[in-house]
Amino acid sequence: MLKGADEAAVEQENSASQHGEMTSWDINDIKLPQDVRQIDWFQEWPDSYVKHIYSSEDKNAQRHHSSWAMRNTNNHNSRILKKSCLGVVVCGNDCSTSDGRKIYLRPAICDKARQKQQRKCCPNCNGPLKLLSCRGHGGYPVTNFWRHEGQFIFFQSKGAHDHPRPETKLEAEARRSIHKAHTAFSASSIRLKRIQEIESLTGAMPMPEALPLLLSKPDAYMIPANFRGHLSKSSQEPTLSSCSGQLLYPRAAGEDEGSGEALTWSRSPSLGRIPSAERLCSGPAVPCTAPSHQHCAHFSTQRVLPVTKGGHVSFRPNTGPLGDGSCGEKSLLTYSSSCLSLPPYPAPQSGPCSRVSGAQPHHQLLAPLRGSEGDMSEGGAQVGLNYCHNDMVFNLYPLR
DNA sequence: AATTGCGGGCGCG
DNA sequence: CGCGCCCGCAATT
Repeated sequence: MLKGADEAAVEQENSASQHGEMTSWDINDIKLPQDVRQIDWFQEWPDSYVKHIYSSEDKNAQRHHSSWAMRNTNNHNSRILKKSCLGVVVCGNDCSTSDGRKIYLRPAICDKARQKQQRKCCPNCNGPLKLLSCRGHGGYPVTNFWRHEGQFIFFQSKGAHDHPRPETKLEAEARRSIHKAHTAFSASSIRLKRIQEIESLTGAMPMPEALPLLLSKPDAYMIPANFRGHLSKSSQEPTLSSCSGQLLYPRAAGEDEGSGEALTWSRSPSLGRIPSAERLCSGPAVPCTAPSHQHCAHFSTQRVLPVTKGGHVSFRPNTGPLGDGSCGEKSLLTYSSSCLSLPPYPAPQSGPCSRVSGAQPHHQLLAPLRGSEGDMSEGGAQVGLNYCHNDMVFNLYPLR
């Protein structure tokens, strides 16, 4: 990443966790700070040498998620989980999609799957794929460290990614399922004719895989973060942002919410493109790049914890839909589904984002998409989520 | 079929 | 000793 931006990024990120008190801890310290007053909102794209303190209730933190493709690394230390970056898979021909975007696929985490992946072809031009390794940490991959300590999860990142962002996990999954759907479709006897018909009607027809995915422009990871942040925090990256909001405190919601938060995001090092599935759920594909979307963005990078006398953090599991550690997923899903089941609105501002933000102070209150796969039994929500999924699968072409 | 975490083991500086 | 990395295993998803 760029130097200047980098430094700003570091500064800003640090301020997220530091804010006066703890700047000084290192993941390897024997004792980590106990008097944490501010915990951070989950960061999907941690970059540079940043540290974050998450709530131990934060699902994404619990799962050690990242939108970077991080694989487990054995550091022979069971107390500190270490992961290293796999980089990004690009097109060997350096092709661009019709709208000028580059191919930035998410490297498979599993070695075997990754090897298989590299034998596949570019979804856009059918050329060879190439794995762009991460060398952002002294020539070696960026490393992330996770450590659970009491009611917090400490995160530390070492190195600055020297490559574009890959698809998020959800994007990759969405692409896979779309691909699957497509191949299934292709398998039917009618299909060839159909496709040809469609092609002749629409002119050039992109590979189905090319749709969701790679909407990254060459400079994609330079787009203002608030934009991305907003979107991913809202509808699309439920997996990553999902339950983070459960510990939301009124104060954080009220104060950190507004312009200040937006500012925080805009200065955030998180730069990137917009998760595709998000687009799929929130409206017509392209609009995500619409500037107006930025207004939807207001995410807090951190949460201010009510600290009781003695510096003890009262971790009252928030009331409301987010309640207990179980994440109040059902309720969340209600929001999620209301978001996801919305018909694609042409007007971004009135789309799922604002609707959701209207219902809840933070987009992170949204439930994980995965909820639709598993722990979901509420009919309504299920329907909503399925709707979304179907929407994704079947409305893709129209979107183009 | 992939992801995730764990841990043994090896080589390097 | 720290680090990067390979490998296989097991539990989940």
